[in-house]
Amino acid sequence: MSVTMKMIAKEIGVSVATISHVINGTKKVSEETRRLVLEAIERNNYVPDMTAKNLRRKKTKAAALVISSYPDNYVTKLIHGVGTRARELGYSLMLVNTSENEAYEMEALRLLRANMVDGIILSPATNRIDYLADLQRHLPVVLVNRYDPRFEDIPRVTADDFQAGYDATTHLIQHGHRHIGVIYSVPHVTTTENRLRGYREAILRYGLPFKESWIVRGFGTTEGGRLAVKTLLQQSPEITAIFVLSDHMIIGVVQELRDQSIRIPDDIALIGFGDFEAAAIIDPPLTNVSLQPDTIGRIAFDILANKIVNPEYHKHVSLPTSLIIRKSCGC
Amino acid sequence: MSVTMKMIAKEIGVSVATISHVINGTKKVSEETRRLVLEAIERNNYVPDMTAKNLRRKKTKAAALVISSYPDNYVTKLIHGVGTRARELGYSLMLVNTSENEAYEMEALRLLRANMVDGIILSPATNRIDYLADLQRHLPVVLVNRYDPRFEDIPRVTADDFQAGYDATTHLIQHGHRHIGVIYSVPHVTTTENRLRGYREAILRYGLPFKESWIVRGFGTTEGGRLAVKTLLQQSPEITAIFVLSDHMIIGVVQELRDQSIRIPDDIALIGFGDFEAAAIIDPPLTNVSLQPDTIGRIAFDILANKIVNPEYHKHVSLPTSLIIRKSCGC
DNA sequence: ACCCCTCTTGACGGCGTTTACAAGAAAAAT
DNA sequence: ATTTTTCTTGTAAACGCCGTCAAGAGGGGT
Repeated sequence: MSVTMKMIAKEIGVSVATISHVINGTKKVSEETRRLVLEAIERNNYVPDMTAKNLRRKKTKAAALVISSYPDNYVTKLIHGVGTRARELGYSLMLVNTSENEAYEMEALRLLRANMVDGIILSPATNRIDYLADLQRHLPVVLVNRYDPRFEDIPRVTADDFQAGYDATTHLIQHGHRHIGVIYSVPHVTTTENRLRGYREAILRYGLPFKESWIVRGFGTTEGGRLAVKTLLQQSPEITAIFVLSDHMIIGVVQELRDQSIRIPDDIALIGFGDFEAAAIIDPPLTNVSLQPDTIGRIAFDILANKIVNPEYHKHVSLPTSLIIRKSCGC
Repeated sequence: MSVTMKMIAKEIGVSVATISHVINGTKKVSEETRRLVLEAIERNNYVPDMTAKNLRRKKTKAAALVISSYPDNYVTKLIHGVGTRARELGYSLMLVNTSENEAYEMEALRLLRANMVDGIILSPATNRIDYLADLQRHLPVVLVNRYDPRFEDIPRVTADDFQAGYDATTHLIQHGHRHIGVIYSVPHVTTTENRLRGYREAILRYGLPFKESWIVRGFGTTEGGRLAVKTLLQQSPEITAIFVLSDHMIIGVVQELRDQSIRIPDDIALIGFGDFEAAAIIDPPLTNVSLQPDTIGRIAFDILANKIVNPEYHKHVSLPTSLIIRKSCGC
């Protein structure tokens, strides 16, 4: 079928070793044989078999990006950042989406452990990532966004979720809101938890009241956003502002408020989370927390690449977030 | 480092062949040795080396998705569709983004040819995909969206771009528009060309005038959208409706029109292209053509999977599009 | 003793990479 | 001029790990 090194070797009467050396520049080869080899390669359209190469080298020059959440704007840009940096550094990228499903995640990681890739960038489905300790012994891992606080020695790149939650809440408080609701989607992950911590901290700092029922969980889709805000307003009509932690949900939230003729921001102020070009032209333009997912992706891959070369390499990066103030928060 | 089959074999005193048979179920193994083997595998946390397996089997159970465009909503959903179906069928997915860069694309495909994957789903950077004929002889290829009309024997899955362009334009015409502009971003690809053909066909059908200057190319970003619409309105102020072929651009178009205090749809009607949840809550809600990228992805992978098993397999799929009428087109 | 099953095995193959070594030429030393 | 040393260039063979196949071993039945 496909042409192999051996065939090239036979054709021009040199050994396979020589060909390998020409290709990889691992040894000096005379200009003449070199030319001979290159011509034969060109003529036969020869491409060295990656699989064989990988087997021998024990390297694949590939990395995996394992993502759990449904691809919203955030994830898309993360993928783009990782992918771009991977290509720049000569790596291929394997993409695994586990749909917030732990079983899939385990399966995927098990597969990846089998020398399929040189390293993994992981955004886990849950906080309790016990298997990480083991996995990490076999393969460099870098976490993005979500992590397990018990494993401090696994590199990670995150947005400063605590600060983001704190800033957004503070902003609302400073504009007179006293009863601020939160809608989130994925429980038991550090992203959500840290943002909520920031939210609570801000409330505490300003000595404001707080009720558990102001925090509502919903399914992370447009429809989930609708339902969540409906629930929230029913059980806590005192709410005057809502902080929505998910990209997709905020669309549903806006739709539902509009359907109920609740004005934004006059009746309910809104702050969203995530990166989202369209936010600027929504009615009203959406105030939201920007997270730089592209940059997170790039940095994560850089760290991974370093760790592949030097397993001792270790680094935590927490990127600043910024509150992009538009109209939906009423200021 | 990592534990191999040989080590397991030695540990429990069976041959590697037996272990292989247990793992792959290729031959009957007595219940007792079977248990013995499985226990040893479990105990040692053994995972068969994929690379070696791939080399031997001449299969990788992986496919590549090579995309050229910047990840907008459309691409994101396409990736999701392909990825989901891939996992369902037991394949890993390699993602390559070539950023509309032909050189990257060539390089990536060359790499992929080296037995890295069993097949490729490709959305090429350009129409002129001469190398495809050759590539296809080595590896199953399925095209999505974009294709080369000269190669009818390469399977492809596309949206019915012609019909989409025709429908959108017709809709505008039926609502009284006589001077309809188009903003597109990527030239020389069938998607753009077919949509434009549909646009022209509709104009022709209704016996309307047509000027080349109504069709404007812009860079496929938000900023590109701004510039394009500015140019378009300057050189052709008679325009009363615009049909925007790119996801990202339409955001810029809306922004620019708003900045210039041009009302949508009263002064300029707008129809967008692509899938885009936020469209519903933009001011005004955006009428747009929906393309089902998720479905395109799934089908493309199905076809690829079939073609991997049976290289003769061949199929073209053209999916219907639908015009989702909201407010921006003025009806 | 022979045949027939069932289970297990040893050895080979797949395709590059790498290492240790050989052969020949050139340079240096005698 | 001859021997020794040093390079240069090229090679054969081992290696990585698993899958497969033909053949062997062991057990039971007749």
